[in-house]
Amino acid sequence: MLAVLLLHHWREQRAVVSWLAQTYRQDEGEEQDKGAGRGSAHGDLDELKSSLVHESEARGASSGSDSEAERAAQQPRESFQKPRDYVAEVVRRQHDAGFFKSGPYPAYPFLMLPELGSPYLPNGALSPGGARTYLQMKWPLLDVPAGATLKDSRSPSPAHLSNKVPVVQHPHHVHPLTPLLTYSNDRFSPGSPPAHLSPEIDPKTGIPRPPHPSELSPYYPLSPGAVGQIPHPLGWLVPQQGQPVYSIPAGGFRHPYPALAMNASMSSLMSSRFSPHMVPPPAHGLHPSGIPHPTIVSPIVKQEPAQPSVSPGGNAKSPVTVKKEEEKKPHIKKPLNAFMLYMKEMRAKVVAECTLKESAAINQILGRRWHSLSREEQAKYYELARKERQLHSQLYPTWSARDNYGKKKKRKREKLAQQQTQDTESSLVSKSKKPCVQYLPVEKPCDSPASSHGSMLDSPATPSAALASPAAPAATHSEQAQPLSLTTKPEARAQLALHSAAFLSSKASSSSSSGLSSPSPLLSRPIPFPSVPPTALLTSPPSFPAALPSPQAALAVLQAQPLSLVTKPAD
DNA sequence: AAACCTTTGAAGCTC
DNA sequence: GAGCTTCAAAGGTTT
Repeated sequence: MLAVLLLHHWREQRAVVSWLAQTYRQDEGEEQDKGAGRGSAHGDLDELKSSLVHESEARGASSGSDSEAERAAQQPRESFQKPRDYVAEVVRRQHDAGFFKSGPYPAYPFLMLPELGSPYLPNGALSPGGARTYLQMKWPLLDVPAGATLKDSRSPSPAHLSNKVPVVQHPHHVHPLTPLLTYSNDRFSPGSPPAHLSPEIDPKTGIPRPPHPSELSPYYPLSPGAVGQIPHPLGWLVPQQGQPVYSIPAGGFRHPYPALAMNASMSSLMSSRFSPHMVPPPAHGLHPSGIPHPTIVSPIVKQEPAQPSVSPGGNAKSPVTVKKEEEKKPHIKKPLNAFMLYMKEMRAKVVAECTLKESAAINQILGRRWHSLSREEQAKYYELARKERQLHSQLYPTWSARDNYGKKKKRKREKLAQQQTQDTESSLVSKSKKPCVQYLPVEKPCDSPASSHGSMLDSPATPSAALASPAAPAATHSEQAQPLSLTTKPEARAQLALHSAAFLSSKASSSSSSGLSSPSPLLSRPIPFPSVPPTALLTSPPSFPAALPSPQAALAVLQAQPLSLVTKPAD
């Protein structure tokens, strides 16, 4: 009985082997003249064939042996020193076998197009300098000198540094066409990409094909229902979560602003990004790109297509009507300032470095790191912010920050009003509105200012040179007028500064031997950039605070100037 | 569910 | 013009 079963099984396997061999011969016959390149696959097939025969023949002797498939799976594993090598090889083989018709990142179909200058290396890693290449790519209309953006290789590229983020997925390090590509939350979807998103392989034939310009529009995997969040044009600053700077609800797509005078590059960007609300949507619907400006956030009230657009010079309307119309106006957010841009870029990195997740704490760290940045690094963000404002103003000429003023309901107002009344009654010491929550323990490891991107603290030689640089003039008038930048929350600042002073003190003592100590957060006092008109940034180097002679002197200054008393005396 | 917290900077508002 | 307030992002926390 057993022999009969074995014989039957053997015959079945022979049939399988025969079929495989036939298939193989056919395949071989078809592609015989195609030359090499399939050795691996053929070898695998040979191996399988022989192993099947071998197994069937030997089955009688070793019925309990592992399956050949398992052994075959184990064999290569042993030949790789690292599991990831094995995985990579498996992926490669699968790719060679045609299992993967496209790259793993469906929304980056162009990553495989070398002629487009992708900053990514063939293995998916970001090429050196890629992080900075973004600038010239991301601001085609803003005449960012490429050289200026390519210089700084020190700045981190947070997302790909984060262990949470796949290397090639950083929106920061985007392809020049990223504005046309990444307006989707699905861009990091690990799932199979839509066939039309694969520029390499024809979904029908499986034959590699060149990208076609006509296929550009669908690069945004923006199905109407899938488009909820649109990444900011500075998407590279959105390191890991793929979160947009400005959220855009579905249905928020409008046509670009036609009245805006713009050059070609502006037009191209506009077509993909911007959609001012002041202009009624055209009858034909969306621009081919269908991409609105990220700063537009439709109000909660749904957009009604049939609703007539707001006529600026319309008839007098009742306050209720005006209010309704105002509510229906898409919410155009403020352009991000330099620090906000910096935060967006660095947040993920800080989060990765620390266990902290509270934004308040993260922001404290980022605030310190911001001050520890070198002038050049800050200048980069100021410039970005300036361009962002410029672009914003061009796109929304009628928009004003006033439009968003008072839109946010805040309990804080009541609190503040209440506290102010209390403040008038209480002394300065008891003036503290609330116990300053020190989210950030002073000695926390991640508390130290920027560490990996050339921060002043970590590069002792840099700060002195930077501060003593001729390009660093003495403190400006505005700086002198606002020496400690204590504007709104003196207590918190004071506490933070005092912690910084302690930090500085320890730093100074520890580095006194070298005589060249790093500036601490204490030195991160108001950098007079804000006082420099945006236009001035174009022509004149940024003005930075004058260097303090030494940390000790800085500490002395700090001690001599009780922070909360300097610019914000008690009412 | 919405505001708060926390940061810096830009802009609006008030006096 | 000085000084104050609001908002921009973020996400856990608080109300």
